[in-house]
Amino acid sequence: MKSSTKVRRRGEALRDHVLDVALELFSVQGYFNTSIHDIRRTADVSIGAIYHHFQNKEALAKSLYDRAVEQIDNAITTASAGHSGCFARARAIIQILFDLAEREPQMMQFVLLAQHREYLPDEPPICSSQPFLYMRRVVEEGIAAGEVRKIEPWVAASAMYGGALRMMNLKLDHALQGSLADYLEEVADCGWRAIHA
Amino acid sequence: MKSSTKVRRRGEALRDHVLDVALELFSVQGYFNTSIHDIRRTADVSIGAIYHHFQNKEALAKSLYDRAVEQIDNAITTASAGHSGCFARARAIIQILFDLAEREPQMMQFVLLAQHREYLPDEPPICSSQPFLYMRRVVEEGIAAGEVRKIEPWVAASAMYGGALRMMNLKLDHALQGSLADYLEEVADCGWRAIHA
DNA sequence: GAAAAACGAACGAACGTTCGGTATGATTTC
DNA sequence: GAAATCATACCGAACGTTCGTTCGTTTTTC
Repeated sequence: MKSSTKVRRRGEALRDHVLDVALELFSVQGYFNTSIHDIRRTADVSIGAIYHHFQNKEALAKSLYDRAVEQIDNAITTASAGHSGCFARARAIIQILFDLAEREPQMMQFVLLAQHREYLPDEPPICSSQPFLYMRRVVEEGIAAGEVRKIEPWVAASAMYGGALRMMNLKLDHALQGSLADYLEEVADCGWRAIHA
Repeated sequence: MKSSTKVRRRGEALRDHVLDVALELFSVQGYFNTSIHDIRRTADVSIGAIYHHFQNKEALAKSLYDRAVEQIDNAITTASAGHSGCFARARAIIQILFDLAEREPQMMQFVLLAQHREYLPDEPPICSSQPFLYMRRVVEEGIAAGEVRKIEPWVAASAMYGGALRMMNLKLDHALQGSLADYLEEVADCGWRAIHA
């Protein structure tokens, strides 16, 4: 009987626990299909504790979103820092994204697949968030360095990463069997063939 | 005073009008942010009329979804029918998709960006619907014909169309200025470079 | 013993849906 | 061809439920 051991969480630990539970529920059944009372029950905390840490439901989702975007951003910049050249850096980014999609599918589903505008009306679209800006900059620097053909930067970035993002969508939608890691080389290669000089 | 002319819709015309209004509202503010009462008010019909034509809110969304997927499917098969060879057919598909994204942004937003699983729980993911199956088959036939390199079909399809789908996302999220049509050649070319033999 | 954190019953608003009724137009009856 | 009949389409007040949130109280911490 594992549930008999009562974990008494307080302060920051309770707050983090609520965020974890919320991510779990949001990613499985969606924001609007998840009530505060659902979160309260699953997290085994009180309504009051939730509202002590978050102003309202939307603010809770915003905290979750910020935490996830920051995690992706850190992973991407760290991964690409150890490489030079457009291809090596882009490949490292795709690798870390594939890795995150398998290790933290709920977080990636929440960030990549959810339509945040429906419940975070003031949030800009995900494609203009830090991680995506950084990814595009890698390609733009490749163009400037002459490694990448002179094409419209938006087109180049979409071509370089579009296949990889699509594969992640397929994986997160369970349309794709097997591990994303198995496809990494082919996917990165395809992206590079599309844009290299 | 345009609203003084009362349009009296009945039967099929009323049903279609409700679907049009629902698409408008769903695509702008989302399924869960749109109430039946919102649709009633905007469409200027009665609650009873809506429930006469649709079993419930979910069935309404399902009708809308089916109508949209069928429209895309027709467009794609028609467009590619006039061409032979993997590249020409894939390019024609991308062209018609870009065209639809500009002519019917609400419909494309509803189909491509919305998370249907949240309100159509029994619906398979969009990536396994007819249009996407057809798109992948075009690439698979390209592999069989030796036009396309021998790579994993999922990877090949993602590489061929991933950039285009990404550009459509950017456009529908208003991150991209200008017309999609302007990018057609570069996008199709990038996709083809990624996979051609 | 004061401040911060957690608690949970209770509230009002909004939602999807129901259902008894009315309007409409085609079909049948005389 | 007028009246009666009938099925279908439409109407909208009302209902029960669920939701996000509030707030007075209790517990914990230092």
